[in-house]
Amino acid sequence: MTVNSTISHEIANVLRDEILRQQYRSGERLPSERDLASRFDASRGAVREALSQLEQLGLILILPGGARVQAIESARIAILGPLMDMNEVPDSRLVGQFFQTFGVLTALNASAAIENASAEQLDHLRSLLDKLAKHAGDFEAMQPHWREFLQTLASIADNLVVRLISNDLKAQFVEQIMKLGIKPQLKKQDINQLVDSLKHCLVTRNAELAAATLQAHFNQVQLAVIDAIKTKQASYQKEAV
Amino acid sequence: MTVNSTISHEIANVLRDEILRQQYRSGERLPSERDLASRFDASRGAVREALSQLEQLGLILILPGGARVQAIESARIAILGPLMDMNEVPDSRLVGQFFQTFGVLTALNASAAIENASAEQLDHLRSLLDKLAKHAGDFEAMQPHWREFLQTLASIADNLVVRLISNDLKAQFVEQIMKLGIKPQLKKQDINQLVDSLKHCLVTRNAELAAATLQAHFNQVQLAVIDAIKTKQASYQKEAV
DNA sequence: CTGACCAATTTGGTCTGACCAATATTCCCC
DNA sequence: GGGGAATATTGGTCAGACCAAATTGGTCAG
Repeated sequence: MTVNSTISHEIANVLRDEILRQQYRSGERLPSERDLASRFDASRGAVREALSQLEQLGLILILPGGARVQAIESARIAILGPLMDMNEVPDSRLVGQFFQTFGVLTALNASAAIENASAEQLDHLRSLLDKLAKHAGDFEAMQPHWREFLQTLASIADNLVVRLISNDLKAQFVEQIMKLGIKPQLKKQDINQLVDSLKHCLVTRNAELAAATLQAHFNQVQLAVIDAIKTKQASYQKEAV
Repeated sequence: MTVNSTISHEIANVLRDEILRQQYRSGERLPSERDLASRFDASRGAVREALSQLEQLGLILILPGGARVQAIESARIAILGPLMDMNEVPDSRLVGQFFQTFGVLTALNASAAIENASAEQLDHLRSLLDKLAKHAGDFEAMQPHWREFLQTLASIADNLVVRLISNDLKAQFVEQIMKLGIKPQLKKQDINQLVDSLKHCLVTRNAELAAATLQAHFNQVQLAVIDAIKTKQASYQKEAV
């Protein structure tokens, strides 16, 4: 993400977190711009820019008379990152939902890709899978190839809606999870099986099976990540004692 | 959506559309804030607020030295609405992608809902389906019940990620499609079949089948809507002659 | 001619103080 | 107690100013 080194971004971040922590009731009025300006020891202009950003996030509604706080559920995806980043260990439930969602979107992409792909593109996908299989044992080494595969899939599927959603989701989650050094343990044999199955789907142009396979894989990843998070959480709690 | 009656919103809208129309190359520098201010005959503050919004949309990157235009593919979902609204008739391909995506997300919701639901909740869902069935013939009359059903499904599934995405998507598409008065033609018997199948899934708690059923339904809707759009497009072209 | 370096200019970031119109609030009168 | 007018508050906008960082352009050495 951008460095957000400006005052207005900082103000926006603080207010965003306060709203996400439910420090304001939904519908409640935010302090006036002038009050906020004096609180943050900033100019009204800076505060207004910050509020403008929060409005884009769907967190507040600015109207003459005062800015009103909105329910989190009506916000934009972009709040997921900060929401997850609020505790030192991310909420495993949220992470699980992320992987599930990412899974169905990827499955949709794969399905469309297989249906649309040219013979060369299928070949290319297959070669990417081969590369992937070489690193089946090492999660980190596999990562870039996995990403390339998914990206190629996406570019063939050419679904702008899914692409934008995925961008957002990735921006919100992947970065955070990586930052925390969470490394899901995936069995080598599972990866190999996944690759084999996908290759088979490519050959037979079986879009449906590919979708199901990927979705199942993401379910595995989900469980592995949640597991890794719980471990991390336990270690934090031990530290706290 | 909000009324966007402010100057800064107007500026943001104009610039957004210009960027979406590819009037700037990706990476190109936007005119300076001072230039934009004089162009729109507004103050620099208003322009800065507008740019701040565009930055939140992922359309530009503001940094000392100048604001740079980003590729559309790296923007946020919130641009889909304006993107679709740019031509008098929406791009049927985009609309198709929307329904596909919305379909898999709804399917995911349904699957989770059926797995988590209490007996009362299942009953409630069933009663909603009954109400739905009563209006199977009339698309418009069915709409509110359909929405209530989906909403209940979502609240039971309680998946924040899907919820936020759906919010965004709905905000982008549903409004536009309704505004255009596009009414997909759905066969009464298809609706009845859908309802029956879903009820069966509720009884047997068959999450997988429910997901598949819903996804299939959305595919039908997708085709119907695209059909309606093409009809509208044809009428527009006739008008133009 | 090329490339490195330095100065002038441009640009974003921020502040101050001001005015308007619309909304909230308060107070007074019925 | 209720209704309506006067007042205070709030967001929207503007103008003008200063700073630091980035861009630009020119100069000069190689």
